[in-house]
Amino acid sequence: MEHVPDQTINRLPVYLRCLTRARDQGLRVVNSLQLSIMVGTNAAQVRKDLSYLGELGTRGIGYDVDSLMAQISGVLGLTEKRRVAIVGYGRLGGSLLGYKGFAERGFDIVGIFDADPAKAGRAADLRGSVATGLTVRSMDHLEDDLRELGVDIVILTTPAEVAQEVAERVAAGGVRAILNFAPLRLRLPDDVRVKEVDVSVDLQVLSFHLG
Amino acid sequence: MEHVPDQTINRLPVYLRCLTRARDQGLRVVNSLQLSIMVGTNAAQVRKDLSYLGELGTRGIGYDVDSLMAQISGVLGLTEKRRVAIVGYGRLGGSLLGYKGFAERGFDIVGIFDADPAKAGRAADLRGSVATGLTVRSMDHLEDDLRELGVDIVILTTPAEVAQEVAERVAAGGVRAILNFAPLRLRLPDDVRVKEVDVSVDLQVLSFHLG
DNA sequence: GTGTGTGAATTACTTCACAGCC
DNA sequence: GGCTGTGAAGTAATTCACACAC
Repeated sequence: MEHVPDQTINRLPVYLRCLTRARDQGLRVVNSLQLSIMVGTNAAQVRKDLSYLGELGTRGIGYDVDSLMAQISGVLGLTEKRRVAIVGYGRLGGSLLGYKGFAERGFDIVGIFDADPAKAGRAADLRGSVATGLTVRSMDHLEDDLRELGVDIVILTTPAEVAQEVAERVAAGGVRAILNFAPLRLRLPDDVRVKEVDVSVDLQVLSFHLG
Repeated sequence: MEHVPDQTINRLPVYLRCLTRARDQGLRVVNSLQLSIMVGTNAAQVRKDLSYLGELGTRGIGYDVDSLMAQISGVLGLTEKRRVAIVGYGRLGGSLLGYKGFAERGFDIVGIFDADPAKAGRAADLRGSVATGLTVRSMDHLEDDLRELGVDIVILTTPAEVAQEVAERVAAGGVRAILNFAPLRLRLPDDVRVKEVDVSVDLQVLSFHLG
């Protein structure tokens, strides 16, 4: 596994999702064409992508679903659980906390932070849903708390105005990966990986294609 | 404006966002280097991107902020308001409804749909916030309602199990662009543009880079 | 025969570097 | 002098096409 292209990395989680569905449907083996239809590309792309991870298939047969899933999970670092904190507990933070897909994919929400003193100290419950067992923390000791909790990834959902400042504190807390929902580009040291999520950007791209 | 690369299109909304901030700071003119720092690329990239839209700058000077914003808005089709409907009014749908960034960028939420009879007919209010003036519609007449409302883009936030079926009805309602939050790939006719948003995919990509 | 793995060919995107205009 | 616009050069990603393993 010399060097895997970025675009291939972006597709690996999608392969994983499709493989999960294939397995749930009772499939034990898939070939590149079947997979390509599920993910919406072509067979050559699938074979090339997977070949970066090693010789995972069997010629004349295809790919064993279980072992392929294990391989991809390994490459993505999902074999051990990742520790995630949500920083900014507004509507969006709350809706992310309630998303079941995280736990299923090995992401454990281990901390929730909000600067609002009215929220801090209260239990972070999903209304009408199971209690999470988590308490919303104030941001007074954000750096120390993140370090103590051993957080790998922060989901940042603060207002844009404070996002840069908070992100710097997150980085100071030893966190090296941030999923940023605040609509601005964070300026952080190169060793901190940032991925931007902005629904309005996606809408604008769709708008372009409408002509 | 012959053919604009996809990647350039993806960056246009980001330029727009940075230009808005620049203008709010009182800047009337920016050059490619300044812009590149704001968006996090390099000056050559900025010039190349913008050159696809026409000769928008002035040599020796830079780009006029206002007219550049107008140009990009035009290309993205944001000069007239886009009509958006949210289909699936759960936690996520509700949190998207409350996002101020939509209206600011010319996206009007004109309809909200949910299959749950307990929600249908009730006002779609943001708890403790301004009323939206919208009523949650049942999905009984989804196709007709979408057509009647003149919806350009649907934000799909239904559970994965029904997403494909609902998406087909959305397409049948004449909608040609879907922002899909359900974690599966929709199979739709080629004339319907789909953009996937999946936070767990983004987390998995970050997880890879953690090593 | 069937379907993978992969060099080679193609296509797409980015960066360079400089002519041209203000 | 300063900065854009753009061909040309350089990289990266995708697709082709076929040898090879089962």
